[in-house]
Amino acid sequence: MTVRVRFAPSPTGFLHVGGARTALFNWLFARNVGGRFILRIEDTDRARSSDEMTDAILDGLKWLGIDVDEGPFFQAAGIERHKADATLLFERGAAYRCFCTPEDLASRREEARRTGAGHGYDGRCSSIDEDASAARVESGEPFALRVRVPDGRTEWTDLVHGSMSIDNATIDDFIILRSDGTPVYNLAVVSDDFDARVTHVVRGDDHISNTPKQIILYEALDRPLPVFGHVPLIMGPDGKRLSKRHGAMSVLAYEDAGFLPDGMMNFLALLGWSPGDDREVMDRAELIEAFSVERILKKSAVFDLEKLEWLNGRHIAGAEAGRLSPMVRSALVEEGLDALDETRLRDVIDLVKDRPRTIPALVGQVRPFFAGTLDFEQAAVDRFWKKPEEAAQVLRSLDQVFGELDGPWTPEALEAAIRGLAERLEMGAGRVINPLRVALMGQGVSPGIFEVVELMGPDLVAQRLGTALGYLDAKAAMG
RNA sequence: GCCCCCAUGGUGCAACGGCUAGCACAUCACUCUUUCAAGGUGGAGAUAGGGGUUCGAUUCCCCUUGGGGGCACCA
Repeated sequence: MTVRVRFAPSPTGFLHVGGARTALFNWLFARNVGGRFILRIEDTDRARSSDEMTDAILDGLKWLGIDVDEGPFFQAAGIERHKADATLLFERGAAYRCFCTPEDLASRREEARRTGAGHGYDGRCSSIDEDASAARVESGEPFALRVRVPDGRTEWTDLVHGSMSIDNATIDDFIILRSDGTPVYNLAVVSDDFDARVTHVVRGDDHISNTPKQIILYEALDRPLPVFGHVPLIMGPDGKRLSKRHGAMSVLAYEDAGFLPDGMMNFLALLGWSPGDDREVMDRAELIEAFSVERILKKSAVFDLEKLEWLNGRHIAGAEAGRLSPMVRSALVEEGLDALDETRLRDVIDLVKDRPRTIPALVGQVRPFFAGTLDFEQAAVDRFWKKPEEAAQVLRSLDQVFGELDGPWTPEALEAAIRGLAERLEMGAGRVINPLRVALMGQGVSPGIFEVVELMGPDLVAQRLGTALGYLDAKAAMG
């Protein structure tokens, strides 16, 4: 039997980190075992659902590269089937009519809260006999349908938690059909999962308490149970629920912040799961290959942005320049740097991609190779151009040395020239190289300087030196 | 209040009931004297507490504590 899993978000919000991780685990599971990944949008709460949010969820999955085999299906489309199942439950005596009004229920709940009693439904309508019940329907009294929770215990073997058990006495008779005839979540889920022939229900820990209710429904409906698995939730750095400040925003916000989908996926996969060895940097093929539900942890994990950044940096460093170039290009185009030569762009990316952890940081390293003018980073200026006169002198000498270079600009030739100059000036190579780096890159970080000079080429280097000298002379004049 | 789940350094993960509790992020040193956001080396840092079971518990059981989730005519 092929594994069929589903991701079933409600379109009342975007795809946040937690949802994305749940989707990812389902997807990795399906891909690992050659199963099917189904997407179902749970839009039965019409008031809170919107098409925009549905699109946002779809976009989020697409960005991450989580492709859907079946769907998206919409829960609201199955409403007639849900009602039929509710009717079936009623006819079998597994559900009964409840004539309590929402207002009554709310005030009784409030009363219970005050007196410290249990919050649950007291089951008062469960004992209304059939004739009386029918008569009240006849008189036009509205009613909801409640499940008659049987005595005993409900138990299941959870894919991640192992054996789980709860006393049914602690479960209230819950509503499956509202008085307006619309189905409620737990019924709709059971009905849909059965209909879609879902074999494994893998969802967040926050659904643990729904599972026994759904199992009760499956059994009352006399339908085979899927396997349930509850994955731990993701917490914020404070150990509390993930807040907007951290990860409760759309995963697409991470795209905007310059993260790679592969980096994000890798990071999410490592939250509550590991391949069992010390591997951490993995591409999607490796994740799929290594994934197993058995290795999902039971404890919740904290979202660590710094680790995400590090991991993303590793993915940038490992990515082919051709995959990075569209992102870098569009960022540069936005700054007005048009018509960049693709081959050259890729050469630059390959040179600089080791260090940056995000796309903006990568762009910051690429920019100096294309920009007409450059801003000099204050921190770099303070550190390496501390004495403007000396820095200017060094740069002038460098300009001259470069001009006198005959033969091609190879890293070796450049190194010899630059180190030679340092020797003649009787200063350490760093005192020449660092001011040069600031002049060329505008910042204190770059790849090896000889490669930078080589790739920039004589024209741009001369131009940069000129700009830097102008800056330094002005700075010197100001004292 | 009731029910359920969880517990290895600050964080993410390892450790058939059996070496000195391992790796990574972060952090601190040092190093590469060409910068660091890259590389390398090293340091500090954890089995929540208490009881059992066992020759032996991070691992199995119980209690306590702590954290999380749930308890709607929301999903």
